[in-house]
Amino acid sequence: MDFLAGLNPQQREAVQHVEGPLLILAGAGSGKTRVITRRICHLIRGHDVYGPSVLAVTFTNKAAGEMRERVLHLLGGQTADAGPAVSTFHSFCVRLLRRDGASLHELRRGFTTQFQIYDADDQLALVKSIYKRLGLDEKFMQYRAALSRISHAKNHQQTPQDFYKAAADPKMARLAKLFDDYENGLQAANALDFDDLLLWAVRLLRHDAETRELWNRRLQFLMIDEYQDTNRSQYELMRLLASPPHNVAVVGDEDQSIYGWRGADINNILDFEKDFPEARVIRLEQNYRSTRTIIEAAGAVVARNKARKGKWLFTENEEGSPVCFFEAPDGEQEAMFIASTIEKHRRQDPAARVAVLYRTNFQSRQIEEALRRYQIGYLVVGGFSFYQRAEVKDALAYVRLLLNPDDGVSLMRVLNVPARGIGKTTVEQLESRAASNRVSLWRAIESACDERKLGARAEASLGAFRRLINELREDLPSLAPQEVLSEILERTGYRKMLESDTTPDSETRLGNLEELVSAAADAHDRGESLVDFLDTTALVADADALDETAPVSLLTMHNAKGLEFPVVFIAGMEEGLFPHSRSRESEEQLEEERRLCYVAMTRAQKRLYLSAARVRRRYGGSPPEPCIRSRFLDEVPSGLLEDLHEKPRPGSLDLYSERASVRESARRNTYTGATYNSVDHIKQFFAARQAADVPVRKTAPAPKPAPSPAAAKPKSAPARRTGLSAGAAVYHAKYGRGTILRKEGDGDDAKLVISFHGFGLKKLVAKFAQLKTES
DNA sequence: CGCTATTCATTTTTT
DNA sequence: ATGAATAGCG
Repeated sequence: MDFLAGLNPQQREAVQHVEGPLLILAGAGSGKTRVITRRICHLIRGHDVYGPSVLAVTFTNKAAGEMRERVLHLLGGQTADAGPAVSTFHSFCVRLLRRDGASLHELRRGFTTQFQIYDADDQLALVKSIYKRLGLDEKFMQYRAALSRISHAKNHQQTPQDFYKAAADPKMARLAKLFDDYENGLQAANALDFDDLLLWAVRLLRHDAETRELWNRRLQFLMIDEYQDTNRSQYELMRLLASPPHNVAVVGDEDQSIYGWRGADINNILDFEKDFPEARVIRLEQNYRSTRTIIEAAGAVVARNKARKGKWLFTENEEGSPVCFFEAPDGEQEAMFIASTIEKHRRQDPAARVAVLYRTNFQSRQIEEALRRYQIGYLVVGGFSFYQRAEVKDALAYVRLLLNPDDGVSLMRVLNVPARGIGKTTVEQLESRAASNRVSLWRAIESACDERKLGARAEASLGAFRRLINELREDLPSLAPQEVLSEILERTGYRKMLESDTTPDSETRLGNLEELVSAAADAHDRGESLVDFLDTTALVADADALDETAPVSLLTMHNAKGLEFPVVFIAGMEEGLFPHSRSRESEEQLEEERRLCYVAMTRAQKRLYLSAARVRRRYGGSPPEPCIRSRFLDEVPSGLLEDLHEKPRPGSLDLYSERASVRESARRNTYTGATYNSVDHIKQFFAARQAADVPVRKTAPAPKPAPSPAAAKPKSAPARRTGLSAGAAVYHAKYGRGTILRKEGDGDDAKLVISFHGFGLKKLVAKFAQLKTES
């Protein structure tokens, strides 16, 4: 196999580079993924490099999985064992810490390699509990703001002590205390947050020479993708891993740096040549993705930025259609424009994938609504992931509690779920007991019970809870991950709680738990331990849920990084929304917004639509406010932009006037395709996960256990076609007679919106509702 | 204690 | 419009 076939001279040069530092400045769509995969193959085949001594770092798990597969495919037939290591920074660090992190207990009290990972939810819960203890509320500072201050500090190697010293006013002093308590809270629970994963990996490699040397021997070649979005910790990790002769290749594009707000330092890429004066620099400036019009339009926008190396992307692709701009009267009609135009494209070319990009997640609602009216199936990437659902997090919190009873956040989460009579007063007593004895909440429960310091009722419920957890803990070693979960769901009464719940979505939640159990079983089959499984659940990214085959995807511009679509819409081109109002204060932030605009525009291969609304309401019922069109629109050369509103060209489709008639019929229509949160969708999500990152394990894969009943996959019963469609009269055991108004979803998991006489509207899952049709 | 009804404030982007 | 925090009732 010739790994150089079909490459241009610059790409070829990059692929053939072997020793020493390499900086690849790769413009959008210039084939960098291709270059990375080919270079890995070239090293392995052409230079007899041992596969696992190559580490490639990507931005998402999904990208990692795809890259690994492509390499293995290109190498053809070679076993997966000899393939390169490909992962995200975060999963690499988790692996490193779990394998070799034991010595960190010398630096961090209570650290063991069984540490837990606190995700955003857990961090929030921790901060809330600290607020409560310190008698603070959100008027002091919003939880999220406090967390982002803490994260920023950690990314810049600042400690609570630095904060105390620098505190000029009482507010800063309190923030320092908050930060201090937050760090102590993590330490007490032996938990690491996302920032810590990187930070402590760096500390480990600094502190433990043996481990560092081990990894330096093991890793001969390092490649880092999206280098423009690395932060300080990631940079230091690179320095520690890339020992002389510095076989490190970084790939990036300063024009696509969009994560400055979370600590990414654009100087990492700008200064690479200073860090490694011997570095070879290769520019990939030919774009193979987009039409010339799109490239020129996007290039003109980003050219307004001052902080850049100045690279000019060119393409030999066809000129293509103009970039279209549509200004709708309001947000709803903007969404309807998008939906109707998508429909038009899908009629012309059903295979063309479409993406709708927006700045903020909340914008998806209106667009979803419009797509449903047009009966266009779609996929929302991001917003909420499967693993963030309350019931899934509850179940996982039990698991974590079993692994580590001192994990206060997990304990608080499940202490009274399902309700077992442990109320506010009891919890407060326990909290103050824990605080004054300087022990974890779990120890406080133990001592309070043993010393009989509680009322009879509280003592009974706490005692029962304590016994339950201890029993489950004893069983833990003998159970496979999926069995642990089923035991928890049974013995804590969690499943029962949902089964006796009559609200419509309790069925969905039960279904989600089934999926969770079967995901654990799949993980077990792949040889993963319970801890591996927890890691996976903590490290899945929104973007990992992306499905290439989805005809229409809705996602933020940030999540669109690295992706491409034939047809792209960018919604909400308004000042305050994009560029976002919070970014208007400084020139740097504005430039980052502009880069985001560049990223978004260059996702498009053939057609690019920009849209805005003349008025938009901030919240649900607030009055519509007038909008000013985004400055970025005016930065697109007018010759490349076609304004659909003002001059519907004779001969070209008049999108605006047709919209009104389609809209009328769309109003009556209901959505019947897949919804983003349907069971089908979650299955797809897991199917996609299979291909992604599989953590390295120390032990051999456990033998596949006899399938336990609880681990059996939910069987898909044949869809019932019993005339359950809009307009049908039905009978429900509890609510009596009703009429079906709408049907959402299809087959097994269809949801019905039914108007019951005397009960109003109810949303029920068809397969569980036990409806009888009335003739 | 647990549930429901109400008020209230809330929208950047995320590994 | 939606969700989270709180008050007030059973």
